[in-house]
Amino acid sequence: MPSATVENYVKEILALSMEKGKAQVGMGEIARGLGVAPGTATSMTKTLEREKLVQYKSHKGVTLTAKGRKLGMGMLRRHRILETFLVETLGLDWTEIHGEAEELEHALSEKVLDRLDKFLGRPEFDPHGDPIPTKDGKIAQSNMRNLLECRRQVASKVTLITDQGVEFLNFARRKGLVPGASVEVISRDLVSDAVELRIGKTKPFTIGSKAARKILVASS
Amino acid sequence: MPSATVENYVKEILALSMEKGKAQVGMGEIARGLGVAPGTATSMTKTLEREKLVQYKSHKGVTLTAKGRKLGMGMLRRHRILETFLVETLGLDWTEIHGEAEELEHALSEKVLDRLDKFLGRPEFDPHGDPIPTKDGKIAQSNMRNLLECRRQVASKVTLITDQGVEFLNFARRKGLVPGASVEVISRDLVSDAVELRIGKTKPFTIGSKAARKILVASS
DNA sequence: CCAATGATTTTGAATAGTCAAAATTATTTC
DNA sequence: GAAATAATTTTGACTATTCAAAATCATTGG
Repeated sequence: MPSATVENYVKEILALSMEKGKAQVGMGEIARGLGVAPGTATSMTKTLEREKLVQYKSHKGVTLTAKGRKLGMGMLRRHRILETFLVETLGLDWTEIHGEAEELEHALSEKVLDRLDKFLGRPEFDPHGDPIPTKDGKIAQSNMRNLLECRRQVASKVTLITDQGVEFLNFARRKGLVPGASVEVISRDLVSDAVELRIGKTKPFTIGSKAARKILVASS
Repeated sequence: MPSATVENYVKEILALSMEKGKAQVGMGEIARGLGVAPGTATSMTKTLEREKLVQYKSHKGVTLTAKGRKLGMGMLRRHRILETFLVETLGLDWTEIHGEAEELEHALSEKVLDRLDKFLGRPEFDPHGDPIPTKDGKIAQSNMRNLLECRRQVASKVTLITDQGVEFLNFARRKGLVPGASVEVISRDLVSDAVELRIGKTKPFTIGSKAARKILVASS
């Protein structure tokens, strides 16, 4: 069994490589991402290599092996299923679930994970709208971004509303945020928690980040 | 935050002291219970003392402080709520849940624990029939034992059937295992998984350990 | 092409938890 | 009450993970 630390390193490397679209990840990024000193990342990386989870090129960076990618995807799956459970079943707010899932994901057996998945009805997306990897480590490579992550000043097409509640769906329809609609993010301000939008050529309006996160748009 | 290791030691000390009915617990018992060398128990005990979780008398043993007892009860609560969840909600078998709960209990925040408790309808007993401590660390000091734990060759009164399913309750009624009945465990054989019983002065019969565990009797 | 800057690696040390085996202390038994 | 036995404590060592700071390597602007 890999230790929780090993799992976290692999998860971070996977996340960074997906984020960048490049397989190779540098020590600095890992260290920053995990909140650890650079030297620690280097030495831990060597441990990962010994366990054949990554391939390491000194002064270049690390790349996950097939085994590493599998472990990483497994962690992502655990994490997202847990987040879904925390929100859907226990009614926690999506702002507070990340840290909780972070702890629990290392303590969850394969069996309990599968039962949880079944109990939740084999969800495809977590509460943030991120796709949940399948058991064999494949991720539905949806090129969707939510309105907090997508490019600004460029029109995109609404593709998915992740909050299926009546209330939110009604709100979205009133605003014209329906699948197929053309939407452009004009500006985002994290302090005031506001996202300014325009549907097609209509008058701009503002919604909160909580709502913006639930609207996914296509982004090539 | 106490480490998972600290939590396990405190839990073990609490379990042993309750089991024996004596507050003070020896190093050997702890070491055996936790599957660790005796010297390890001694040194860890000193760590617990530094954190004011136990009071340690060299060559005598340890006693939990109020703080230690509170932590221990908290762990017992976590453990039993988790077991209840694993059985009631995810449908795992009670034979496989102990180890699972053992892992998860260290990763569960106070908040998630409370939500889980609420979701389960604030249960008072776990699937084994053990009482779940309240949030302030009080345990319903029921002097109940199940038929696997109670003294043999002595008549006791049936007080609780922990499996509330129709099927099991019908089975129990047919056998005369109803609250108030006088029952005596004649013999127990773990290999054949059999428990031989007699109700009052009637003819003895045999039931399996799974069933025996669901029947609680008063035991002073 | 070479000095400055930034990233990475090495080194030496710390902490938590563990073990085996030797030393010590308690408890029984006669 | 002394010898035998059992339990406990001490000692020295090991692993995993971490840090700070020094040393080294890589890149890039002039």
